[in-house]
Amino acid sequence: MNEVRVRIAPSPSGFLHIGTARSALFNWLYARRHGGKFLLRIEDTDTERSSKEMIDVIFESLKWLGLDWDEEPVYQSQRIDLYREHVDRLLESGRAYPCWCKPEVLKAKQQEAMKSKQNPRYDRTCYNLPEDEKKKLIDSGEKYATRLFIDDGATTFDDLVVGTVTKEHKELDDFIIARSDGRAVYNMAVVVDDHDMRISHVIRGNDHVSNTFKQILIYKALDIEPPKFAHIPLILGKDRSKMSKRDGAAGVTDYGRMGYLKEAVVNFIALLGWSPGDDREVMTIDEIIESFSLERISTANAIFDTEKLRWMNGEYIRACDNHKLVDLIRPFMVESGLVTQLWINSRWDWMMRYVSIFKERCQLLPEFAEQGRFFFADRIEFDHKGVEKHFNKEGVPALLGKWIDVLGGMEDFTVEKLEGALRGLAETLEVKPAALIHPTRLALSGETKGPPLFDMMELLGPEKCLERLKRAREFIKNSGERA
RNA sequence: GUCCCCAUCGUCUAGCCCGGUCUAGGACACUGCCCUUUCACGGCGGCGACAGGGGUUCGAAUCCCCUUGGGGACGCCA
Repeated sequence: MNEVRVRIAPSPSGFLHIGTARSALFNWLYARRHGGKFLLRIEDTDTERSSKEMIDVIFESLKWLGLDWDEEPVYQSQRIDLYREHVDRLLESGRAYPCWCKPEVLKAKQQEAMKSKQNPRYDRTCYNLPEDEKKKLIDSGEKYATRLFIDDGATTFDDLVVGTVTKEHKELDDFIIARSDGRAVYNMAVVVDDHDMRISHVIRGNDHVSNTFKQILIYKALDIEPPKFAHIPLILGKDRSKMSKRDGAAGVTDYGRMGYLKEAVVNFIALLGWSPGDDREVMTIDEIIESFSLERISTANAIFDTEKLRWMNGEYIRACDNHKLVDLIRPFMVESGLVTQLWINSRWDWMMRYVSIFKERCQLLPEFAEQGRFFFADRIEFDHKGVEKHFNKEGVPALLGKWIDVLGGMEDFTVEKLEGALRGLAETLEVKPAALIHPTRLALSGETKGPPLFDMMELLGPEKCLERLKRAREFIKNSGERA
């Protein structure tokens, strides 16, 4: 079997679309699975719309996902001449011919055809021109587009995912392979590149099958062997049409910014249209590589379900080790304004404990900042319902007073000691531990929910705990007097 | 409009190629109970699908046809 060489060929539009990312992933997986090469080709022939920055975004996105490529990227903008040579070859062999038709005229004919419910096809006006007239036009230097001559018949290919697909040539056109300025058109360039790069398998979105027929026709005209094709189902947005910016995030880096882990994103998109064949879902990249195969790619399009991505992200957060997690949440902590980069660096151990008490209730990285806000706030607001439930009850201030006394005399402010102290106090006062726990939680965090109380207290430290408890006691007394 | 492709729970999917083991399995979401100081995590349950109609067959989610529904492509864009 020949070497597996696959590629991803994004056009630099300023971001790497999630659909392109998945195509890249499937190509990469295929290459890694079969010990082949994963290549990168930048389709930047549209020079006005592409720039260095946009290309860098593609590199960054691919790197972020962990999809490393094996050879120097190929830039289409640098291969214009190569394409032209092939167009000329086609022209010389008579497989393609010049067309001097004006775009306006073409458009008019198209409209007319549509009106009479005909499939709009080029009528070969220029192909049928008398030889001497063609010669005159060429000699005059009049600009012309180049069309591929399509004869009768049909084109069929065996897609590795979809199966056998056929297109009658009468549905096709003598389509243009080079513009009147001489530059080759997309389908032409792709064929030349894929052949030149010795691509063995073209794995791409299902929206390309119509291009595939055209490309195969070009391969034939050029007398070269086409690669194998595998068209993967599309990723649809909530509205069931091709995913776009309106569906939240279009670029993969957006997901990073929103607080998704790359492992989760990769795992999730791998499962869109592919499955290992058993019940595994949360899988390491090595496991995915090992079980990956084109045969197991489904034929039906898939809707991008953000809910499930969030769940999976939570799974990855929980499985993530604390040190790495601190590193990951750092930008979000800083962005929230809670702490500085420096602060985190100097209190790394504390941060490790911090993430450990929040990791099982966060699905997205920014939630570490949101949920733990009270740790850093100078003054906390008490949740209204919580005040009703836990503060405005007989004897709460007195209870808190006793608790404050106990805490004030504590030497080791540890989870075990704290728990022992609280339960001990509850017993002597003949109340349920919960009667102390709930008001304390509210006093310390302003919330009725959150991490285990004693973990919170230990992390918060004695000064803050005491201070907040006292403030809560005052708060209750004051609101009681007002009432 | 023309052509191509697709069709299992709301969503992602297993099963389909090689019909019986499918009273259709898993996951997300929703939901009940348990664990528990709250929330969450976790555990155990529940809800929930073979688009419809014809064939073929002793037997069809699985094979064939039609209908319906969905998506995509129809540029001198990529």
